[in-house]
Amino acid sequence: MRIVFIGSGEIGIPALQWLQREQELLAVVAQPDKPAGRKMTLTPPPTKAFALDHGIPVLQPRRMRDPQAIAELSALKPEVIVVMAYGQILPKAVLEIPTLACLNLHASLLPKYRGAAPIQAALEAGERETGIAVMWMDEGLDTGDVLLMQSLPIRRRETGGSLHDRLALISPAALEKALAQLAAGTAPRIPQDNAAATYAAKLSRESGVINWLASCGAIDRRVRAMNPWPAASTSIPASGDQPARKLKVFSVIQERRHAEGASEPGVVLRADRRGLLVAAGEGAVLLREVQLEGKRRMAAGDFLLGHPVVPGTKLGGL
RNA sequence: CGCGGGGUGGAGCAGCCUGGUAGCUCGUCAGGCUCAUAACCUGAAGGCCGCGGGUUCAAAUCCCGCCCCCGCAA
Repeated sequence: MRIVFIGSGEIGIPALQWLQREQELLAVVAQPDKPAGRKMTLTPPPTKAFALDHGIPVLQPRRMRDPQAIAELSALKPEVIVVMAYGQILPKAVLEIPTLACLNLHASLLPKYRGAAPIQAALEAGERETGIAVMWMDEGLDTGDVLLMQSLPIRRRETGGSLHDRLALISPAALEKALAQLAAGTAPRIPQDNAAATYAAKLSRESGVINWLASCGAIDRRVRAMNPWPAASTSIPASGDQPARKLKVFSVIQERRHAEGASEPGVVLRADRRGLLVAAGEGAVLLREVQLEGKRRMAAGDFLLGHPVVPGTKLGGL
């Protein structure tokens, strides 16, 4: 089929790769290059880099509403437009371009977790499974009718990164199935139950700040959801000539046994080679892998060798 | 010119400002102690102090250039 892929994020790469191999891929539409990295150099989105490597035409309109962008897209006469992690709302004029369908791949089991950060939201909520939804796009934010969904169990020690990667990998299969049904004329339109819908707002640094009043389970879920980005964080209070510093937390182990109220939440109960044991609102968590600002990521035991933290220190609250 | 921190035995750090014997915590190895241990004691090995140049009687330390890692920002 004649297909245009619209997407910017890394998560779309496997699906894009599959399209490039198995379909008539006409063009890739991606967000404009943006300054990124420490040098703030202009960096192309991953999908654009892929397209350039494979000689696929790339379109990078500033705004998808731009009449010229719409005209260029129309000229390609796609049968299907596939959208995944683009980062812009598509206007009605674009949705109407393809002759067969404008499909969106979304990384959640809709109607749950519509929006920008569905993977992390599902993890933090403690869901046991999530998946990829293929839907018929409409003008709303992830509100279109569902064509099919492919679920994926969430593993015990899953992180945002690992789940992101696994969802990316099952995307081609979901897309293949959807396109086959579309070609056969058997693709269903299953309306979403709007009453059951939830939204997953875009992540920011604050999303990762650890609330020590939460239970050890909730803290563990947040830490895993935010790993590797934006990463859960707390802070080491100032001591001596050292100012307070931010500490990213990449993995913790729940310690349910610690009696409630035994210590104020956020207080370090023990610090040894096993890591930092910190009191939570309920239970405690053992910080296993951390990163001090300016330093590299390391095992908490290693961190303590060079940055001793005395028990009783209260974390958080810069 | 976006802002900032850092590169020192295997790991994590101090020392640099105010040049002059390479330090701390841990690991490793050998021995000891203990019913036993991630415990304790004794001893040992292991470092072109990121790379290149400069200043100096003398550079981890001061000056210039480069490479790499990280935080902020995206």
